[in-house]
Amino acid sequence: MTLKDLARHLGLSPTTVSRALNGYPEVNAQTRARVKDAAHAMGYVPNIGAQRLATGRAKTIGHVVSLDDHEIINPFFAEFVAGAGEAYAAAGYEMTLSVCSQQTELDIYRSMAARRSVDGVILHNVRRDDERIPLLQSLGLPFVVHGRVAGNEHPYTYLDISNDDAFATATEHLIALGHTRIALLNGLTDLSFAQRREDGVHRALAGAGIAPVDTLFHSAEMSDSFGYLKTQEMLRLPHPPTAILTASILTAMGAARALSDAGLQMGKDVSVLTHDDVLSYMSNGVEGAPVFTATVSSIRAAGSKSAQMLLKLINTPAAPPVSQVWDTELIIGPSTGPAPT
Amino acid sequence: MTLKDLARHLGLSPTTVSRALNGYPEVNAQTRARVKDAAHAMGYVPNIGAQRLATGRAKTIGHVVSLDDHEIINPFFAEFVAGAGEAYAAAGYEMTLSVCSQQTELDIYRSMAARRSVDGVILHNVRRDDERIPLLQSLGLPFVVHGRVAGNEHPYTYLDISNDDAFATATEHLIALGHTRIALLNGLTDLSFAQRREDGVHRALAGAGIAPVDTLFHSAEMSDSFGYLKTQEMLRLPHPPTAILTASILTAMGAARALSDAGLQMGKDVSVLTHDDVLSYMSNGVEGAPVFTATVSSIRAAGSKSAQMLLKLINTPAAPPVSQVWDTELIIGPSTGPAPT
DNA sequence: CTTTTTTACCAAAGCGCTTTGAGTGGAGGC
DNA sequence: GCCTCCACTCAAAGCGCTTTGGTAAAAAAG
Repeated sequence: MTLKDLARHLGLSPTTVSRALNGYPEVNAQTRARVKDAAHAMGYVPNIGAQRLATGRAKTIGHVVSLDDHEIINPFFAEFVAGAGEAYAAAGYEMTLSVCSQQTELDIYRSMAARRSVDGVILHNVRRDDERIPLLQSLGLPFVVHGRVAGNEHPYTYLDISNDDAFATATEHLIALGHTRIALLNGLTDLSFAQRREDGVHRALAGAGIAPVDTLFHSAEMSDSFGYLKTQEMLRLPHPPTAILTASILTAMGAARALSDAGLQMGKDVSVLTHDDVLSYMSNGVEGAPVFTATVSSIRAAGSKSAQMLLKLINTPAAPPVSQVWDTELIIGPSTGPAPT
Repeated sequence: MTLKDLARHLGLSPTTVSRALNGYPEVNAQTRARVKDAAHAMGYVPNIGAQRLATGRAKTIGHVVSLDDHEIINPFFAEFVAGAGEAYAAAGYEMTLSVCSQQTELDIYRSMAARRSVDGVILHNVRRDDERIPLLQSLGLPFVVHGRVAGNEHPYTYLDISNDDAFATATEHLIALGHTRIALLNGLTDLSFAQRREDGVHRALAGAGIAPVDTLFHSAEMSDSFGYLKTQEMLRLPHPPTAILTASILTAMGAARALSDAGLQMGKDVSVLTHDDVLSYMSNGVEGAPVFTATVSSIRAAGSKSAQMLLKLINTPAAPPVSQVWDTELIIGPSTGPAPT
C-alpha cells in the first residue's frame, strides 16, 4: 500500500493525493475528503523513510544517555523523557534514545548531524564548560538544554529551575529553625545544577554569618546509598550536623534510613530537607502529607516544556534563543524541626 | 557530502563505493581501502533515510511506554532500556521510544508496522490475554516479550524470570522462620508477572498447610506510597501480618517507613522480603550488606539479553521462537527474622 | 465574447542510497 | 591466436515520497 497504489485506486495522481493528505491548499475540498477517506479505509500510512528522504526532515528528536563509569542510569531521566515523549507524540515527532559511554557521546552527536537522523536534540546533565554546547552550535543541530551553564560564548535555548534560590531558601529555612551545623549531600558538582545548589547554600550561610564546615559538604551520584553512607559517616563526627540538605529524594531516603538505624528521630534530632523532582513512583509521602520538607519542581513538566521549546526552535530556526527559569516551591513536612539545644 | 560526491572525488562509480563500504566481495581490496580512507577523511556518513528507503530496513527497534491513568512511569523501564540500548548501539541499531496512552497503544504498533518505521519491538508489562501479542503476530512485526503469558495460540520469543519459583522460595523462607501471617504487596495482578508471583506464594502456603488470608493480599502500582499506606493499614488489623512480601524495592521501602513510624523494628517485629530488580540508583543497601532479604534478578541484564534475542530474530526470521527463563537468587539481609512469639 | 485569473489537477524530476544486470580487460586454456 | 572465464567496475533502475513547473477547465473581469 503505497501512495502510488492509493492514487491509482482513486484515479488521481500521486501529486494530488500527497497534497490532499498533507493539507496543501490547491486541492478541492471534496477531493481531499475522498482521498482521506480512502487512505483511512485502505489503511494507507506513508512510509517514513521515503518521507524523510524527500523532505530532508527526520521528524525525530534525539536523546542521548551516557552511562558513565558508575553505570548509573539517571532515575530522573525516565520522568523527563515521559514528559517530552508526550509532547513529541502530540506533534507527530518520534524520539530516539541512544545509550553510549561518555567517550563516545560527542561522536554520537556528530553522526546524528551528518546523517540527519534527528532534527534536534535535548541535552541533559550539563557540566561546567560543557563541550556539547559549542559542538552542537558548530554542527548547526538545533538543541535545548535542560539546565544551563554560565559563560557560554553564544546564547542558547534552555529550561532550568532556580537551583540556587531553591537551596538558599531551604538553607534559610533551616537557619530560621536554629540550625547552624548544616550538611549538604549534593549531586556531582561538575554538573552545573549541583554547583548552583551549593552556591545557594553558601549564599544563605554567608548571609547568616555562618561559616561552612568542609566535613559537612559532600557530593556524589544521587543514589540512596550515598545518603545512607555519608549520613552514617557524618553522625560519627565529633560535631555531627543537626540538619542535612539533600539533592534528591533518593538520597534523602538513604539519610532517613541511617538516622533511623542510629536510633535518631528525623525532624527532631536531625532535620532533613531535600529537593523533590516529583518522581511518579517515588512520592514524597502521601497526598497532602509529605514525609520530607522539600523544594519541589516537576521534572516531567520540565521535559514536556523543553520538548515544546525544541519543536518551536526547529520550526522557526531564525528565532532567537529563549530561556525559562522556573521557581521551586518549598513545602513543609515533618522531617524538619527546631535545632536540638 | 553524499555517496555521489565521494564517488566523484575518488573517480569511481557510486555502485563501487557503496559496495566497498558495505563489505561486498566484488571489490578489489586496494580499492576498498582507498574508499574507506577517503570516506573517513571526508567525514562521509550515509544518509539514514535514504538507506532505509533503499533497503527497506529501518535499523531501528521500537519501545512503547504507555502511561495509564496513574501516569506512573515504570521505574524499571529505564533500567531495562539502558541494557537494551547498549545492545542496539553495539549492533548499529537505533531505538525509538513512543509515549502513549493505553488506548492508543495498539494503533502505535499498527502504524509502526505499516510505515515500517521499526524492524521490531519489545513488549513490556504483558497482561493476561495480552492483545498486543496476536496483533504483532498478525502484523508480521518481529517482537520479543519481556515476561510471558500463558495460553497463547502461537508460540513467541520471550525472556522471563521464574517469578513463581522466586516467590515460592521467598515464602518458604518466611515459613521456615515460623511466619504464618504472611502478607503480599504485589504489583497489579492483571500483569502476568504479578499473577505468577501470587501463584508462587499460594503454592508455598498450600505446601505448608497455611490458609491464605484475604486481608493480607493486595496489589497496586509498585510505588513506595503503596507500601507505606497498605502496611499502615495492615498494622491496624486485629491480626496484623508478621511478615510482608513486596514486589519491588520501592514498595519495600514504603513498608519499612511505615514500620519505623509505628515504632516497630524490621526483621524483628515484622519481617520484610522483597523482589529486587537491581535498580542502579536504588541499591538494596551497600555492597555485601543488603537492607532487605530479597529475590534478585538484574533487569538491565534482561534488557540487554532481550535486545540480542530480538536482533537475532530479525536477522533470521525463519528461526523458531526461543525463550529463556532466568532463576532468581535469594539473598538474606537483616529485614527478615524469626516470627515473634 | 474575449482575455485574464483562479482553481484543480498532473507529469516528471529529484531526495541519497542499494542492487540488478551488463560490460571491460586480462589471465588462462585449447 | 582465439575462446572462455574470472575479477572488477559501472550505468541505470528503483525504493516511496515531495515538490517544481506546468496545463486544462472553470470563473471572473473586461
